[in-house]
Amino acid sequence: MTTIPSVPKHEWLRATLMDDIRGLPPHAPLPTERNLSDTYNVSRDTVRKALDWLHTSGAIYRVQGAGTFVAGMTITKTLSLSSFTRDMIDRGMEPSSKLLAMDRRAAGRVIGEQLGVAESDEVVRVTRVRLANARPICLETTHIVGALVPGLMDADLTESLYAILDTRYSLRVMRAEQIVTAVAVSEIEAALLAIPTHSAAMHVHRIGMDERDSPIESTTTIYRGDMYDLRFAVHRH
Amino acid sequence: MTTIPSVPKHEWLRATLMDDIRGLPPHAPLPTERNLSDTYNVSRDTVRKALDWLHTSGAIYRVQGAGTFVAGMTITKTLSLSSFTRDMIDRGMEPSSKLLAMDRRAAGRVIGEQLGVAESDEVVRVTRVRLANARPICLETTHIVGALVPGLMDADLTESLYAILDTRYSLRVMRAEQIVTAVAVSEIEAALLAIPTHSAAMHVHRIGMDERDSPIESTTTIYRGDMYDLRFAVHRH
DNA sequence: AAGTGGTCTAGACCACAGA
DNA sequence: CTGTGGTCTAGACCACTTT
Repeated sequence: MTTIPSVPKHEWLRATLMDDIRGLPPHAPLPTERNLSDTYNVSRDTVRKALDWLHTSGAIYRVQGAGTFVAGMTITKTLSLSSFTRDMIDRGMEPSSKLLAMDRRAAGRVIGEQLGVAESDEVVRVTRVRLANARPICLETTHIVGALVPGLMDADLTESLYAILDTRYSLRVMRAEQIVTAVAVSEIEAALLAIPTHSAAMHVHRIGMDERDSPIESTTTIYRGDMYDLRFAVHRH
Repeated sequence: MTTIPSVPKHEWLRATLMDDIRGLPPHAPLPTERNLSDTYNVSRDTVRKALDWLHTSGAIYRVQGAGTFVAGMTITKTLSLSSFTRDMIDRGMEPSSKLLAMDRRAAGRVIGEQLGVAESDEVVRVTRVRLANARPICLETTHIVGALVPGLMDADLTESLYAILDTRYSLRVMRAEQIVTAVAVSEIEAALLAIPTHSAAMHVHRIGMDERDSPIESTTTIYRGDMYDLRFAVHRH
């Protein structure tokens, strides 16, 4: 049993169990909590932390007095924070991007409020078409607080913006608030996404914040209704 | 300090803290974990359970070595399992329903598979227009395993179906899988929702299961794009 | 009766932030 | 350096399901 350093035990255990679960049929019983505790030489509380996560993700269900079982899962994801790049890889597709426009400009009232800066403060605006397996999936416009990202204009925006923010500026989006609505696409949007005008699309607005709750970016994404869906498991309590 | 019986301490503490938080400005510091532990006479682990939940909900953020703070929250909800009735009340609107149709029929292949019954098994189908403040918000078609709900045909379907399932049949939906897409409404849907044909709408398909992972209901809901949105906070890990 | 998950405790050590 | 949140432990009792 090789344990990877600097990773909390419950996270490692969670990943280990997730692998096991993939090889089991639905409703198969997992070892008991006390059993897992012995097997992996961790406390039962640590086992519970790992199982709690798997439960919230919808991968397992628990019955008091009976045991823990593999969920009859078709969806095993909770909605979590991931970039377009990561999202597409998870869906088994190859992501790419086409940069449409990029400039520095005054934030304006709306964006300024969202990002917690003055109207006149500078923001970087990046507009990209994002593709999966070379087919356009969505249109994405991101505003980033200018003071946080000096020199961003020179970066290669065909790769993951989140990756650039992390490696070049040590900015990591740890939390985000999202609002999802259904909209009909405009002529311009339709042309860029190669779909008919007024087609249905999913409009996602996200404000991404760092670990101290400071806004980093505000992004508006228009997803093709016929190419994208949102899947997740929810729970009572 | 009155403690309500039969409720786990961490749930009670969570609710108590949530009330406190509502009265505080963003970024205000919360008492330390050890402090809360003393104040409420619970272990630090119990305090952490409560704070963990508030953190996942997006109501607070934590900085190691510094403290716990009120989030600059505009959205403090995680996506959770709630009925239309509950959802609308949370949004400050008055929910109501109009029953369009209700019948018993063979499940068929698709619904049968979703509900884990044979094609020929009976399901109850309920179609309703759901309103908020007397304005139509969505069109909802629910299929329920017939064997689980004898006599449901006599029930008053203008009230919450989830409530009826719970009180009359002891069926509680504890987990659900959802798939959200954007669609253009058909002529019939448009008429029922009082919007133009081909308007954009949010299509939500949900399969609700009990605590043992047995499917109870399969529901398809068409939400007006101009009257409904999905709001939630997401986190890294 | 035996075994399971659900809750709770008191204490320990660590990594990190701030004065 | 002190205090904070992050992790982990060993043990206890409860509510519940199954035999």
